[in-house]
Order: sequence, then C-alpha cells, then structure tokens
Amino acid sequence: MNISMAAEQSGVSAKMIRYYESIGLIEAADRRENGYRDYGDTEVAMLQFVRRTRDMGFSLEEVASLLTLWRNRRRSSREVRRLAEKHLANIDARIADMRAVSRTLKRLVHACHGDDRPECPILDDLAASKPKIEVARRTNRTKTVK
Amino acid sequence: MNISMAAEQSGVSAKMIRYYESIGLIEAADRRENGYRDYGDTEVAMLQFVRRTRDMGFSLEEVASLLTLWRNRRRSSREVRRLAEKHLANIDARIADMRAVSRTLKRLVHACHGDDRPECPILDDLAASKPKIEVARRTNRTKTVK
DNA sequence: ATTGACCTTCCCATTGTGGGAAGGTGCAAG
DNA sequence: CTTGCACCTTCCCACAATGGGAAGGTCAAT
Repeated sequence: MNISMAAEQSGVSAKMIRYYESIGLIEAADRRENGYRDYGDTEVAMLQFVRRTRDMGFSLEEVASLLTLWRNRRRSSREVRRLAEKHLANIDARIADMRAVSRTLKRLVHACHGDDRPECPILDDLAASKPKIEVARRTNRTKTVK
Repeated sequence: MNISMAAEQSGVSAKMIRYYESIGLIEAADRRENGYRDYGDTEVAMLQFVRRTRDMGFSLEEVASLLTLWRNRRRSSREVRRLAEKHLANIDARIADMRAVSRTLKRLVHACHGDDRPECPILDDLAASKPKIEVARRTNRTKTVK
C-alpha cells in the first residue's frame, strides 16, 4: 500500500513516516518500480507501535529503544520496565510542577476582579520582587553561578 | 550594570536577555561607550517579571501581552484575567492528559515482571495489535494525549 | 604587556511537526 | 492522445525557546 494509506491506518502522518525513516527510527520501506514506498501490515503495525508509544509521551529516542526491545525475542522485561519507570517518574514530576502552577494561577485568577479597573493581583504577583535578599556586591567580579 | 549581573539578579540568562531583546520582547538596553549593554533596577525588575511569567508556563507571546498590560496604567484587569484563565485551562487540560498517561503507565509497570523473561505487558499494550478477532482483550486504554 | 573575565555579533543544534515548492506517476474522462 | 487531478518523490523553511561556541573587542589587575 501507498504511504498515505499506511498513514491513515497507523495514525502517523506521511510526513512523519518519511521523517522516522530518515532518522533511522524505522527501517527504510521497500520501493516499488516507480520509487513509491510500499507498506504491508507488518510495517503498519510497527508504525502503530510508534504512534502509541509517542502518545504515551516517550521521546523518539525512547521509542527507538522500545522498538528494539519489541523486536528482540530474547529481551528482558526488566529493561522495558526500567524505561517505563523512568518515563513515569518524569511525567509525575512534571504533573507535580504543573499542579503547583495551576494552584497558583487559580488563586490569582480568583483574587483578580477582572473588570475595568487596572488593579490586578495577577500582575502584582508576577512582578512581586522575591524576598529581598540584599545581594552582596563585594567586587564586580561575577562568578558564573552554574 | 553589565548583562551578566542583570542575568544573575533576574534569573534570566545573558543569552536569553539578548534574545528577548532581539525579538522585541523587551526594549533594547542602553549601551555604554564601549558598546556594552547597561542595565538598571527597572530593567532587572522587568526581566524578573518575564522570568516569573515564563516560570508559570506562559509562552513568550503571552509574556509580551502581559508585559504590555503590566506597563499600561490604564489597563483593565479583565484582560489580564482572561489571559490567565485561558492559560490555566490549558494547563489543567494538559495535566488531565498526563494523569491519564501516568495511570496507564503505572498499571503497565505494575503488570510487568521486570525480570529476565521477555514477556512484557508494557510492550504488548504498546503493540496492542488491532483487535485480533478471536481474542477479546479487556484492556480498554484511555487515550490520548496529543 | 599579558592574562583572564568580561562583552559583542553570528551561526548552529536541539525536538517533533507541518507547510510548501518543484517535479515525477498513475489513472480516468474527454 | 491529452488533460486533469491525486498521488508520490526530495528538499528546504519555519516554529518555540534555549544553549553552545567561534571570532573578535574591552577592561582591570598584575
């Protein structure tokens, strides 16, 4: 089947299929006489695997690892789980961060009149100079705080 | 003060300060005789505003709008709140998506032995070959995160 | 004068995706 | 056969936001 068909069936755009091929994430598709890429059910299944893995938020690099493991009959599930756990920890950390932001924003939105007046706790808070710690400037020599 | 000092005090890297200037997010800094950018407390305060707004996850475009509103004494808080609400809705939606992914991953990680054996529900789920006519899989995954 | 820490501009890379141009192919209708 | 349209191909550009680093100027202390 043609690439647009494979795209439709896998949920991966034709553009992305070509891109995945170009970066070596997936193997180069067979070509027909006319140079068109040709896909079969196996390839579509692989593309679906990629799409689902991407949907879970794995990076393309992680997708590559998972693809390799998927294809390897003698893999150890340990490695797969390790990858998934790492990603999970990452996601949970990001969720925590975003929830903190969400709480703050909710509070601010609540506190803001939202009318014609200019007073706005949201802007006040964003401007809020943090705890004024007097910065000791002994020299103009700046250590790059890394 | 020099750019690296302004960077240190605002929490925005020198690189980013120059970039923000180049895209017109902030006004071009005054220059000294030698061509060095020169910053005062006002500029640092503005940079801090930008950083905090970025920390809340607003895009640079949104930061630009908020900066304009911040500077405008005759703004209406309505517009600020509208922006914040829109961003908040966005964040909450993304949190919901990520929580769904998190739940799925937790379940899969749990179900996976994580030992030397190759059997792995994680990969099975990612592969989730379209309903094989015979075997009815009761895995009902939630999707999906885009 | 040398040294080292600054500063400047400019270009490149990242991640993952889409847009679009320029040109080849395949198939149906006129 | 020709026209037209829907495909396909490759190649380059753009995005958001940030960092890396080169090449070269400047300043201050030795």
